[in-house]
Amino acid sequence: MNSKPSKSYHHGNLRKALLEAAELELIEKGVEKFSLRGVAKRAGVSHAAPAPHFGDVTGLLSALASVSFKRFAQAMQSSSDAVEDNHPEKSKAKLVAIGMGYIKYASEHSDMFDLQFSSERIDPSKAFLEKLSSNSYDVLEAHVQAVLQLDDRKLEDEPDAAPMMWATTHGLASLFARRKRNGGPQGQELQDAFERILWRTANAI
Amino acid sequence: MNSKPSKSYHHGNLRKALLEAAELELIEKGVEKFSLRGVAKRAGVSHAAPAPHFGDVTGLLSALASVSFKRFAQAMQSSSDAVEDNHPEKSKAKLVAIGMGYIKYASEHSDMFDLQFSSERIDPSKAFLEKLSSNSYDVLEAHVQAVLQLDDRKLEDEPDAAPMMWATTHGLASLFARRKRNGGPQGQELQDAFERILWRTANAI
DNA sequence: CAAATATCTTTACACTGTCAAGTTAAATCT
DNA sequence: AGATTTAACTTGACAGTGTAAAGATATTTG
Repeated sequence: MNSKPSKSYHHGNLRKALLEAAELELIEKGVEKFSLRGVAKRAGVSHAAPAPHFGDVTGLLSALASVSFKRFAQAMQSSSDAVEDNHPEKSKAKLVAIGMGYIKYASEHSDMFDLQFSSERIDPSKAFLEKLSSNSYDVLEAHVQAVLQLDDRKLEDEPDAAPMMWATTHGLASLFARRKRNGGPQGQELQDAFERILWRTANAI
Repeated sequence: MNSKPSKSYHHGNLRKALLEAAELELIEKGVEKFSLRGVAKRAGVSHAAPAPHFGDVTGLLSALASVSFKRFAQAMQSSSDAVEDNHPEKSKAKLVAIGMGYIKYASEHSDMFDLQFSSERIDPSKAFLEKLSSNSYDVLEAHVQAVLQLDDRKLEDEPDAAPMMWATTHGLASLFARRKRNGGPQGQELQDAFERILWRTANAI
């Protein structure tokens, strides 16, 4: 009757609880001061309880990074979907929206974003992370392809287009995330500037 | 007579020795597993010896990051200087060279690069780091200015130009540094692609 | 209902950064 | 120059970390 694959147990569903506790720990302490024992304490279990579920701290953080990757791809996708169908430059607008979703996620969830892209405490070579990472890239690449098709070009003809768009977007996102971490300015003007830059880049591919 | 501000002492010049040991430690262990006691051991001193010179581990790593920032700006500058004076598109070629120097540094010294830009173990709000960081940016901005002047434009007229160039460059550099960390491909073709992308971006500002 | 298995706790260990109190050498001051 | 202050370094201690091993407990399996 209980159709969901419940790991029911002493605790009920510790794996999920640990992931939620880990996210809180990450937000409050940052990647560097993130502590496995702190997570266990938040979840109300002993410090060695996470081991059966995640192995070591890298395993837990990698699992958390995969949660983040899914939300990240989702954020890009829904940002793209929010572009109206009758937009005069629909394809490019969608590509820019992808970029803005990318940047918005980096700024609103800078800790999760940093965990994904620049933490040594995860293992990016884990298969599920490589898969999710390339999935995220594919979202952007698909939109680049749509833009190229406006001029009857293909991805194979323009192998630099998607990396260029990605690099600019990622650079802006890193810049924004760092700004936020260091308490720098992050107002609407900055967002507008980023959008203009993305437009320029979309027009240059 | 001894004109240099020698901190001569028991050890001779422990501050310098610690910085060199710290760089080795960083390269071998990575930012995350970098250990203050490991550095002290390398330098042949007790584990608390670094304290008088650097305070805590953040102080030592911040000092190391400032060493890296200086080399980084130097690498960009000399990469720009290597462009011949009679180059047909000298200004743009220099700007691209700046970017390639940026990327080359990130790829050849990925640990130091990551330390500068994405480690929580340094304190980027330290005055000397903010200074060096903005100095590095100024090198790039100055070259953007030179490119804009080709069309009688000014930095104030094009406030997005320098951030755009920086974002693309930084995005490519992060991508490259990560590739290297994860053992991905990093051949000449990739370098060529990056250079083409930088040219496109330089032409789009 | 017994046996096996997976989850969780407890205990232990090596390691970390940092603080406080000594020790030693260099610099400063009459 | 000799005493005193100051700075560099050592030693010892402490709380905290991750992880491995062994024991307890409940769930699943046979």
